[in-house]
Amino acid sequence: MKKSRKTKQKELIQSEISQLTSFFTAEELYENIKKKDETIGIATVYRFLKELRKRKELHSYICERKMIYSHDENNHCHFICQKCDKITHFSIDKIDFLTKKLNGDLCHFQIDVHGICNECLKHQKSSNTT
Amino acid sequence: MKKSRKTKQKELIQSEISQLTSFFTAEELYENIKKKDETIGIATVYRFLKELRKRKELHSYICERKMIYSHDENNHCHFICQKCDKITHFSIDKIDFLTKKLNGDLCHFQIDVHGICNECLKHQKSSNTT
DNA sequence: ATATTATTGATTCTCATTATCAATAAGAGT
DNA sequence: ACTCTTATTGATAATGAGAATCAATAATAT
Repeated sequence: MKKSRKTKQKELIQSEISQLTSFFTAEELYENIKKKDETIGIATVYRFLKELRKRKELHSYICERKMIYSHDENNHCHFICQKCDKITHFSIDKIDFLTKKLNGDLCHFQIDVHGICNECLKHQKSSNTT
Repeated sequence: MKKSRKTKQKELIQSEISQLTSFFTAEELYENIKKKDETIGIATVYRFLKELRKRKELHSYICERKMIYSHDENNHCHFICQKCDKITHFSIDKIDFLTKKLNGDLCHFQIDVHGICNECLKHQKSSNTT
């Protein structure tokens, strides 16, 4: 059991994470961190992110092949637009429809809805008037 | 617009796909195909799979970083065991809880439930009696 | 101040999938 | 049946997100 050491890199990453309020990817976090310290390696970020996950201080899940980190363990719902690839987060409250379907104990779940977002629907309509 | 040509590779892949009734990954399909033709390249399989997707003759979605192929465009629900990584498919019928949440037009959705499957729960219990 | 060892940053590796490319083969025209 | 054109193949390199490796560096206990 090796004891953890305080380093300026870890402190920087920690402070940048606490600044991020909702969801973020490792890449996004890294971009923010590099503005403060150009020399920090991405491996250090991934490493610390993994440590936080192990310590349950940060939660994560996979969406569209990318790991997404969040402060809370809530369930995650996404609307992924097939036109513009924009991902919008939303949450649902009732999960009774789910629990009775399962042959196991639920820990958390994730719903990914694919479709066309209102933004793209608008553009579609306006381009149809030609 | 280049015209498609019939090849024995495509015919083999097509016939193996039609043999698979539910969900499958490219790797699983490739394993089946190699039993019939040892020389076929995996690139050919991926290529044809992509073509079928483009022609909407096969549907696909991403689960746990892997592309999963299916014959129908139905919505896909998975129970992913955090212990044994086994994925079980199930389906839900009512989606009213979803539609009213969306700011866009729904095409299809996917629900991934993470938890401990009954199999692993059983083992957990039996190992607790020591 | 020094020894120990956790941590770093650069780099390599992994895994699933896609892109590249020279060699092959399908199908059209003769 | 025999060319000719070009779609297709299989091998291999490239990709992207993340993990593993490893020598150099820096925290901490002594």
